[in-house]
Amino acid sequence: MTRSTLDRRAAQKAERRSTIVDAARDLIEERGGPTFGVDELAARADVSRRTVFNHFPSLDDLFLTVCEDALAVVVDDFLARIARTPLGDGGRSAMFDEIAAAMHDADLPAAIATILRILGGPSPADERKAPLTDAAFSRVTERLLAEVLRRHPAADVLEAELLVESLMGGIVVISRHWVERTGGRLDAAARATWQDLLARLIANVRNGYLPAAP
Amino acid sequence: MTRSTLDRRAAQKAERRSTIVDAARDLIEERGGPTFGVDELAARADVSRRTVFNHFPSLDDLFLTVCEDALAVVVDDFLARIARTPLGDGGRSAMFDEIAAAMHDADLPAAIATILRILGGPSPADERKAPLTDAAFSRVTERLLAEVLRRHPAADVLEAELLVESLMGGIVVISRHWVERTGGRLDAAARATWQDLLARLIANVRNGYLPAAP
DNA sequence: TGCATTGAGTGCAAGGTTGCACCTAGTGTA
DNA sequence: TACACTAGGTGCAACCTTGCACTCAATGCA
Repeated sequence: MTRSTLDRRAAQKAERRSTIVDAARDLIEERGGPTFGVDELAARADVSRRTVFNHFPSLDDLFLTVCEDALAVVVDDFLARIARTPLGDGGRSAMFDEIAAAMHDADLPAAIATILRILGGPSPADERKAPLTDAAFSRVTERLLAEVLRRHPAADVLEAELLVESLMGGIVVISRHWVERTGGRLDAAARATWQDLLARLIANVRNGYLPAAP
Repeated sequence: MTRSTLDRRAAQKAERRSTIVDAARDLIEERGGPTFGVDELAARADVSRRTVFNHFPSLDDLFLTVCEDALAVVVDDFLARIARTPLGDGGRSAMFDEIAAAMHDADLPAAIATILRILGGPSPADERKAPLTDAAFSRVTERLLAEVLRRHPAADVLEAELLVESLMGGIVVISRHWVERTGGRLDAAARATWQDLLARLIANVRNGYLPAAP
């Protein structure tokens, strides 16, 4: 009754893949950034150098995966916060309120700092890795949208997409500003800066998305 | 500086092999004997049924390997006892004495009981497995001979072989008798029976191998 | 006796991993 | 500028594992 039908190959391949990802994460933690080569990574993962490229078309893809894995815990927390709030009526205001509240509560600065650590600091020498940040946030956006639609099956899909895109796109924008200003620090001042930026974002989106308060 | 040159393939293959052996040992422990099929073993080892036969030409070979692994600890103890005794002059008497002493001290009944458990009890239904017992003892003989020759580089090789063969062959003989009489028990009475048989063996070999005492 | 069933063992093709040779772009240096 | 060197990435053949279909011998049963 083991997973005989479910192809043991798939499980083993996934295990190899996560072995590589784990090794990369560990090395990043130790070095404070992705400052290592394929050979070193392969040796750490006890895997052939060739196998690394069999699983990931490039190192950037691997780093992106590490990013997403590291972000996953924060995203899970973020979505859990939304899930814990009572269900609204599926209207614009209900969806907006629950997302905004979760954004206030979730430790997004920590998540962003994680990305920065992975991608090499607030002022990375090579800008090639900027798209990775976008890609990481893009996955978060997808998950958030899915959660919102799950919670509000009757909601207008287009409106939900616009809302989530606006908010998450804004998060990317204010993340960059926040990194510029604070360097990704996690002290009280930096967190205050984040709250300021977040407040401006939410106010902006509310103004454009929700009807003006009477 | 990892084992890059030493072919990672060999290491991985060895690991797979020991995974299978471990699974077999565990199953034997649980069932009290090798009362399981290839499919169950493969599932337990999380390995393809085909892979089992890629590593072992038959289940008997696998059982033999489990035997040897289980025996290894006792054999190590046995050889360690010999190694701890002071080096003699390399003559017949010196070699005989140190082996005989180790045989007295080592817990051979436990080793034999282990084999019995693995091979299915003192009165196995199928006699096909009898050769496995001989094979297991044969490996022990090889190791003992190597150890003796290592300790006595100047010894006559033929005489050392004859001595070890005689003693170990005798061990096989009295093991069978011991199992017949005691069923492989490990209580005081059974151990006394073992000591009786062993004394007769050693006396026999001494009479034939060493010159009569003056 | 005839027949179905079970379990050991094999042949084979498909797919994953590995080592090696190789290509290429970027970088340091004379 | 020319050259060497490093490091990411690819092509390829060899090897290992796996699932599947198959054979064969033993056992159980009508």
